[in-house]
Amino acid sequence: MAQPELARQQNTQLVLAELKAACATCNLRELCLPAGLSNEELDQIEAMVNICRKIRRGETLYRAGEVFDAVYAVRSGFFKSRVTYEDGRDQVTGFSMAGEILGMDGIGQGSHNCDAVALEDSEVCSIPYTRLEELSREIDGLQRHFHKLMSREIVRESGVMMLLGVMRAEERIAAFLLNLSQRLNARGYSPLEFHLRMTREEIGSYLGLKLETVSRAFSKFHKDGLIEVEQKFVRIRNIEGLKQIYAHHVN
Amino acid sequence: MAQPELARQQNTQLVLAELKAACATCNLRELCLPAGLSNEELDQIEAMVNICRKIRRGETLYRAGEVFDAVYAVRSGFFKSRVTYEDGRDQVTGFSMAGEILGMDGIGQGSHNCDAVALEDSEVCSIPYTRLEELSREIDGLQRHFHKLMSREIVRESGVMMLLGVMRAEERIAAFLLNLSQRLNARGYSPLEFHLRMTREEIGSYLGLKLETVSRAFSKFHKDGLIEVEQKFVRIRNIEGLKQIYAHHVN
DNA sequence: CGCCAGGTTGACACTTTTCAAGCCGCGTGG
DNA sequence: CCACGCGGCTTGAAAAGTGTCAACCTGGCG
Repeated sequence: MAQPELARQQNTQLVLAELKAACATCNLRELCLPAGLSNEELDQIEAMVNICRKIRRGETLYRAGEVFDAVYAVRSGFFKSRVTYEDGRDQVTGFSMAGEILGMDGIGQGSHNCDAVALEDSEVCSIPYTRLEELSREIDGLQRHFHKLMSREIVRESGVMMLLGVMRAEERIAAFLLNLSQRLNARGYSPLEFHLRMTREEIGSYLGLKLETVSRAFSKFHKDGLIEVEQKFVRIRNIEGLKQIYAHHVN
Repeated sequence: MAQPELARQQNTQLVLAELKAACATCNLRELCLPAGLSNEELDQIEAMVNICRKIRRGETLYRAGEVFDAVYAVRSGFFKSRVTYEDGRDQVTGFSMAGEILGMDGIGQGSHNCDAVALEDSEVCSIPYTRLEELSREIDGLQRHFHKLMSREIVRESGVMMLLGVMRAEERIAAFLLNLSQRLNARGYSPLEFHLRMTREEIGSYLGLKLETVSRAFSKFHKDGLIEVEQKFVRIRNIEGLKQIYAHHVN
């Protein structure tokens, strides 16, 4: 037992060394970090971001109940956040792509509130929370930036409440597709053609719908010439049409 | 004219003086502030919390789109937060009672994301955000406490997503009543008898239901001996029964 | 090659909404 | 002081939307 464990530790250290000093050249920097940092501040931040963990598809970054000690910046890949309910029912509460921050739900109670599951092989930067607190006191742009990220998460969730509370099935799905499209676009990918990383069931869970309803809506949108769908591949053919559905399309 | 005006000013100063230095003796202190502050730190915080605004029933504390410059601690009264959608549909995204913090949605984009409307005559402590940022750097417990409050708001909202996404009407309403009951209890009020500050329509909006559905659920609960309802007055007669409904009561 | 997860589609059931009617309590104005 | 109006609430019946169940298809992988 002792030998492999030692080997694993050494290997971990190696990985650590390789992945230092990434922030300065990271093309997601503008999403994670405030603008206008000095070189010195950037050095401090890079020293804080101390691990780049790889998470395989299907594995969890953290689970509900685990001790919270870090937030994570998604470097590559795709995650879902999932809350499980006492009686076994669960719900997907969000999807996270590169440049987004995961784990802020854990600060309040010191343990995570949800599972973060990789939907494809992914990499994350780990940011120990106590270091983040300290550094926030020294670099004032960092404090404000972190507050903004948390606040945006609050706003994002109230947008989802809107989805779930007032929209009907097709509106929810149009809104979902448009949101994905817009986020991909912001990252330099095509806003009109993309692969869904999640199953129909996961989309449904997120939107408060059953997978059959999701499937039917996709079929309907296809019939109406709004999109093409082939398995997980989606092409948006009429984005204005989608927007009309999203904006309370009354038949 | 001069006389009463002068008197009013003096009176105002008196009120301000009275309302300064309130945190130290505020019985909601443990909700707003971290534990273990020194007297000096408390003085600094009291200097930051600079106004106690009164908001009449029906008036707004802030509106969506207004410039964000402060967060608010509810000192007394009751608020709803409401997001209005482009096409006019709106949704209640939360209810806030004494000791809770409002306005953190505004940090991310520098303007408020929702309206905060008083459901009864209320008082709030106003906490200018830039001062809060500065002080967070000096008093480390304060920074962490503020992060916790924001994080809890994130967790609260994902709880609401659960309500909206996976529960059926009666479960949602049982959960709503139990949540109110628990929060009132934490503030020293009876957990079994209380007045609803909001209408059926507002409850419905919050829970993604129509007011008729809310009304029917109340009637059903009454018929089953779980609660008594008379207009806005609610008495819980069988809290375990409510919890069973909430926890996926199948039939 | 066959299995299996994931997806699609149809028929039917159930929940919730919609529409409508009427009640109650409260504040206002005659 | 009473009549009135009105917002808020309750209840019923019918309609609409979504879920449930079941059959079948497809593509990827062992």
